[in-house]
Amino acid sequence: MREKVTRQAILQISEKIVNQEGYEALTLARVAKALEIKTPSLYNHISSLNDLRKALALHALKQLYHEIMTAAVGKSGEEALKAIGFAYIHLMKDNPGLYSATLSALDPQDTEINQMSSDTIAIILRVLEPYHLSEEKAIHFVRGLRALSYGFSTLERQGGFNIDVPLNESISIAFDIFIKGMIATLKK
Amino acid sequence: MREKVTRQAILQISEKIVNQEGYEALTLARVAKALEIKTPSLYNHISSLNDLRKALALHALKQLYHEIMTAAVGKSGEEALKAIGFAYIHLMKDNPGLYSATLSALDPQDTEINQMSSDTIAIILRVLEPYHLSEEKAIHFVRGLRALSYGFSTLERQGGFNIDVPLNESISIAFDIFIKGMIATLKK
DNA sequence: TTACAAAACTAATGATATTAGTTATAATGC
DNA sequence: GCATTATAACTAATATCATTAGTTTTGTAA
Repeated sequence: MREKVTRQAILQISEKIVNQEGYEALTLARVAKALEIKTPSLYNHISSLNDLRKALALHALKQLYHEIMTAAVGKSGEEALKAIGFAYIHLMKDNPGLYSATLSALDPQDTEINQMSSDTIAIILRVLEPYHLSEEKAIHFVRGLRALSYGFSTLERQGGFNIDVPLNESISIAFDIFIKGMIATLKK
Repeated sequence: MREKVTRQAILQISEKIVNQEGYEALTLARVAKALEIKTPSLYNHISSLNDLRKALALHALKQLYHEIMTAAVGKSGEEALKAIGFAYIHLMKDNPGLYSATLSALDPQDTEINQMSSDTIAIILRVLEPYHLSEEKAIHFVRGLRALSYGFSTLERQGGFNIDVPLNESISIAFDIFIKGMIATLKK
């Protein structure tokens, strides 16, 4: 007896497939098989494979938003910023398929995806508020944090580094230095 | 009259295709058409599409090595490190297809690719030598620089940011802060 | 219970990668 | 120059995809 097939169910099984079998394994044939239906039946719920990919990317960004929000709640300042960075990196590490999905969100015009990105960045901006940065300074700050988060996620995925020096330590050091450094440039 | 078909020629046309038409456009059919031969003839030079992808990734890493080497020559210390970061980011910006190729180099076991990565990292290590860092410190330093380079490349590709605040400015600030910060932790 | 909408299905088409087997081309040895 | 051989092209075939069209089934609402 199979589950009811809905757009949500398709997204759920897609997430499982990309995380367990890699992003390239996401085919309509694979999804249909998992749902025990024939491939064309999927078109009752999605409009194309690209549509599914975009939906999956959006799904990933929503999870990201939630994780980051959760990580930042109850914290402030440097602690909050670092926690946000770690939340991003760890989510991407634990869900490699979602990582790929967000990266291959090719269409930079998609409204929903842009909205979700903006919402997530807004969390960081709220944490930065007490510092009363100029808009320009805030932009540089946010970009640096994003670059570190993206970059360490990529690094984590590539792997192949000395296990004796844990990556988390490198992440911690890099965020500390960047955050403290950025804040220091304000006090002068 | 068509060019002589060699593995090199295939790589060259592949590079052109991914940079101009996107990484997903790299198909054997597309390459064959560009070389004015039939698809199966490609198998005289490559063993599979995956083989081609891997070769392209290696090709990209070689260019990267060369660019980084060129950027660092004649410079030292902070200046050299920053130049290396910019060289990476700009190469990836100007060759988006190569960027994708290096990212989708899935196989972390590939000897040649690992060798090339190591060689490139060795350049950074050589620049760091005069600082007489502990091995651990040096590892954290290199990882941070790599994360910033990867991260800003991703950011650059995603685009969608305020053009009034140039990304290069953000990159410059982030590298300055990280590099100076790392060096400062040694003097204490 | 009938009418309609939603969601499944089959069948077909067109890309694509890949393999097997064949022919043409180029290089090499005499 | 010619025969041999290796290289690289080709055609033909198969399997896997996404996608569309048209049909049937299923479920819901009137």
